[in-house]
Amino acid sequence: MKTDAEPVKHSLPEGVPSGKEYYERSLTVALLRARESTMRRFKKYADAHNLSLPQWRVLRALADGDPLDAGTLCQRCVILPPSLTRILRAMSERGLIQGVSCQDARRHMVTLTPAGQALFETLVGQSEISRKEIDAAFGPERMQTLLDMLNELRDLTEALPASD
Amino acid sequence: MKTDAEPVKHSLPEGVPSGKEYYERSLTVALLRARESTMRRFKKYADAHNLSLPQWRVLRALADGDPLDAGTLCQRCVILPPSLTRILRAMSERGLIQGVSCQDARRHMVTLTPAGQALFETLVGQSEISRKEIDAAFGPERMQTLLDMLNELRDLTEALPASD
DNA sequence: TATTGTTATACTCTATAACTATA
DNA sequence: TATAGTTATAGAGTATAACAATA
Repeated sequence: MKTDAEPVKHSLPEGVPSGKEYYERSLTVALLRARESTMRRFKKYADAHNLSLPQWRVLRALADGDPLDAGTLCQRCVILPPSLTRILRAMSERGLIQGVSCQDARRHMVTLTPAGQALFETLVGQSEISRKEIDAAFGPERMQTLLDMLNELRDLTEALPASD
Repeated sequence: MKTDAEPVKHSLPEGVPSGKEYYERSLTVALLRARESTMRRFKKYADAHNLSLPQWRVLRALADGDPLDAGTLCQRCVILPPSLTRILRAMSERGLIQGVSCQDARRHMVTLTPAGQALFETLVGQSEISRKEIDAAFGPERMQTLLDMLNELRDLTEALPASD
């Protein structure tokens, strides 16, 4: 059962631009939509290797060989602890990562195995064309500026006093 | 049972910056992390009104009173059709949106009810302090530039030829 | 026959709290 | 007592295919 009604024009709060303009002025929405449109071009590479996007982030975060603990991975990869536990187990069972002994036995440190490193390099290689395509279309210098702004916005927002 | 190993330094592919530098050069990761850190500051307002983030996006997309069809909402709000069906049903049951009759009976057009419009205005008002806080910290002019770049990146990436 | 949206289904992630082990 | 992570559990989103209704 559908309730129908004629469209009614509402008014936005003072100073808020209307329609598409208002919606596109939302920072969080703009970030989400930009990520969706760019990520769409890369997802197929991860799919082809049966890697979820969170798993790919973990692979990349570990790519230079420095072991990281679970807490750091949670933060850098934007994954909640319970999800990371599952993801690390799955990646470990696939032989992509391995545990690393650590002074503090509470910490779960992991690093890539050679197989994990090889998969990372394969994925980076395969996705390079798509990356360059976007880079060229947007302009390499502006892309650089955009990346710097995004990272600065993140650092700066995390440094703001807690708002609760 | 945990398999431990000593850390092994791997080498990144040619021309790829190492460690945190490499990871922070990933556009999609930077977009995700920037969204996470900014969204965290707004989520509590949506939570307080029992609105999920996708529901809030739908509310905002409809905020100027122009009725939209399901397909447009899916695209603008980055929600897949099966999820949107559920979301629209829930919002309709809460009295936040209502159906609008349409020439093409295949299209599911919706608009905000007065209650939905009122909730939108309440949320915008409550979150304004957090928005201004981030805006001031980052710099209003740079924020404007960032928003323009994000929207342009999205339009431009969507206009690129299909890559499959 | 193509398009729009819903339903069905399985999987993954989100989110919170409770629990374990270590410091 | 505080910290790091895991487990438990419920809920929501993701994703694909199959279906229904309309154009």
